[in-house]
Amino acid sequence: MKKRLSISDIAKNLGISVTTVSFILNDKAKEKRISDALTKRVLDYVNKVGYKPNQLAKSLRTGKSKTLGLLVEDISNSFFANIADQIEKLAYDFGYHIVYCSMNNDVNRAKELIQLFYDRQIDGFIIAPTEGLTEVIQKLLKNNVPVVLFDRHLEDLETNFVISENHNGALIGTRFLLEEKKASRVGLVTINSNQLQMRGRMEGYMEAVDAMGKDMLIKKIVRAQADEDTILQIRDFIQDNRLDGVLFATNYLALSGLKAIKRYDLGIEKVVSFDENAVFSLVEPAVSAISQNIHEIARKVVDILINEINGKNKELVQVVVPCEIIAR
Amino acid sequence: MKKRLSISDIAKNLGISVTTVSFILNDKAKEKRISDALTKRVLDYVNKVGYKPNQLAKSLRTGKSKTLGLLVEDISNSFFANIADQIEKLAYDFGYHIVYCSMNNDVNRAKELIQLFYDRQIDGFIIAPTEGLTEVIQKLLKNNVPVVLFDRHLEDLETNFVISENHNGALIGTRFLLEEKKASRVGLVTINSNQLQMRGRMEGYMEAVDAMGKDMLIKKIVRAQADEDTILQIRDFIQDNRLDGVLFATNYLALSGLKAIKRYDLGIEKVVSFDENAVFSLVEPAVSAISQNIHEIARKVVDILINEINGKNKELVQVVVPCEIIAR
DNA sequence: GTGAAAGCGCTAACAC
DNA sequence: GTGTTAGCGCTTTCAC
Repeated sequence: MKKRLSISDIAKNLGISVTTVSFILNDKAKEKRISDALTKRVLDYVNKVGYKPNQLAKSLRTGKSKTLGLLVEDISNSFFANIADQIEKLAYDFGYHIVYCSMNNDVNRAKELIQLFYDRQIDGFIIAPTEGLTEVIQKLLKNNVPVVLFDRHLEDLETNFVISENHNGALIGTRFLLEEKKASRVGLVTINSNQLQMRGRMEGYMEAVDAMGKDMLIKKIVRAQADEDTILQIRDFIQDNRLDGVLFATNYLALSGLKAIKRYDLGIEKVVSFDENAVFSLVEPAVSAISQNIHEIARKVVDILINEINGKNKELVQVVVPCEIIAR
Repeated sequence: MKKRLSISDIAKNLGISVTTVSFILNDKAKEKRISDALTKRVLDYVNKVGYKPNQLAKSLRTGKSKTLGLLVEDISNSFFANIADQIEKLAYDFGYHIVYCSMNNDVNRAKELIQLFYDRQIDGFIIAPTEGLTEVIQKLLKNNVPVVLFDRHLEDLETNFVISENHNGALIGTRFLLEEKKASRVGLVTINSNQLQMRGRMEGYMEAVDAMGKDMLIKKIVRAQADEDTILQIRDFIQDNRLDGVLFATNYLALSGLKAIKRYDLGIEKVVSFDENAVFSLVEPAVSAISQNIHEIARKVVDILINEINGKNKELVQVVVPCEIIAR
């Protein structure tokens, strides 16, 4: 690779000192009362030769990288993809860049990634945490690294977080099935995870079912298993319990469920899922969605993190954002 | 943030020099004939206090970051999400990390990102290039930065690339509609982009249609417009031309098309799309897919890039990977 | 076998 | 107003 120009090359070529160049490049020309003429000369030259400061050296020196790390479980999940997109745009307005990482359900990878980012002097973390990350995140917090969790939080961790009103969302969704759709046997398909957002959704479901004096019918799917197994389990769940309505706790569960419904002709028509997905209006039966307010979540996440970095958060900020039902 | 331990802290605490610590940490203990006892003592201590080298300083010094940049248009597109996942896993086996960025159709952002990555001493780039990136990529090449393009390539750029057999894929897909499905009026919905992979797909379609002596019916959709507009245009295209079969050049076009078909009850049953998507088996009509060999593409991309970094590519490597049809 | 010291490119306190 | 220089944490040459 052709040797890149450094600030001292610039200084030498211009016959001035690196300090002056540095000040000018960092918009401190006025403050340091460097002459307009010189400022212009430097800027023009820098522009002409296309000099770009080495960010690595800059970060090493300043301890700031103007970069935030975003860790999600699966970036191809439409919920995470959308939120990542929003977060990136918002952070950009504050002069921050985002590097993402998809953890793909692998705790060890996730830990390594957090460590990697930390080693690279990332200024702050945005994490949709999985179980098993408690320890690493705890370590970050102990080192005063700015962190904000979203989508869920971890029970024994005192952190900033932004989550959706899961309980209430599930409550509304279930009621929608029972009252609007007049379903009488409504099941919940969720995952066998203790993640708080899943607990909230389950409790919301339970409350709604309970209030109507109906049976609670719950299936917990093993998270890591093959899609085919999931499909079969959902089929059995629906058939064995003669469900006429079903609430899926996540959009990927709904997708597996739809495959089951279609493939085995289960004839179920009343379906609600957490998280909107482009497919839900396309399929038969159409799926109503409990949609999380992605824009609001992203906005809060970025605000909180930037404030944290700037030391403006006096105490923990924990935000719960309402959901909305999209009836189909 | 609590001050992190540096290598000199370690050396000081152990009463030895930084050199020795550095050698041991970089697996040069044997080579430099450092005693086993000392090696063990250092390793144990480092482990105990949880010291991690500052990667920034390391990269600054060595000029290598063991990190690759992956730039795609839209990481929420299932094709890119899947390929990103594979690439990440493969690169990891070579000791490389991946940082992604989604360019979201914004050339300026993309340029900035490339520059940012470059400034951060990224060891190589994997890019699914959009038009307008020619210049920046040219600049990378001029600076001998290892680059490999995938999914498409840019005409006047002499680079490594890995692409699918677009022409042949479209040919097979179109033939499938004409011969297997006995469609007689088959249209192509593509985007108004000059990207080479789109040209290849169009030509494949044309060849197949031509061979059967059928009419060529092509609609180019403006890439940036609202989904609703796309839906309306596809509806009109299908209706105005009384199509009984349609080939979509990308999976997101197919998704819009499916919305049109469903919403306006177009009654079209013979549909093929480039790129597999989880939805295609769920919807009515089921969509057959011209599936790209994602695993092979990822493997080639990583191999080529690593070889390039290690100076093992004597000349440009340009690979074309066959597609496969998933009939439904 | 181990250590001293230069230097990667940058910022900023201090000097003049 | 501008320059000198220390130092961020690391690797590696050279010296002993």
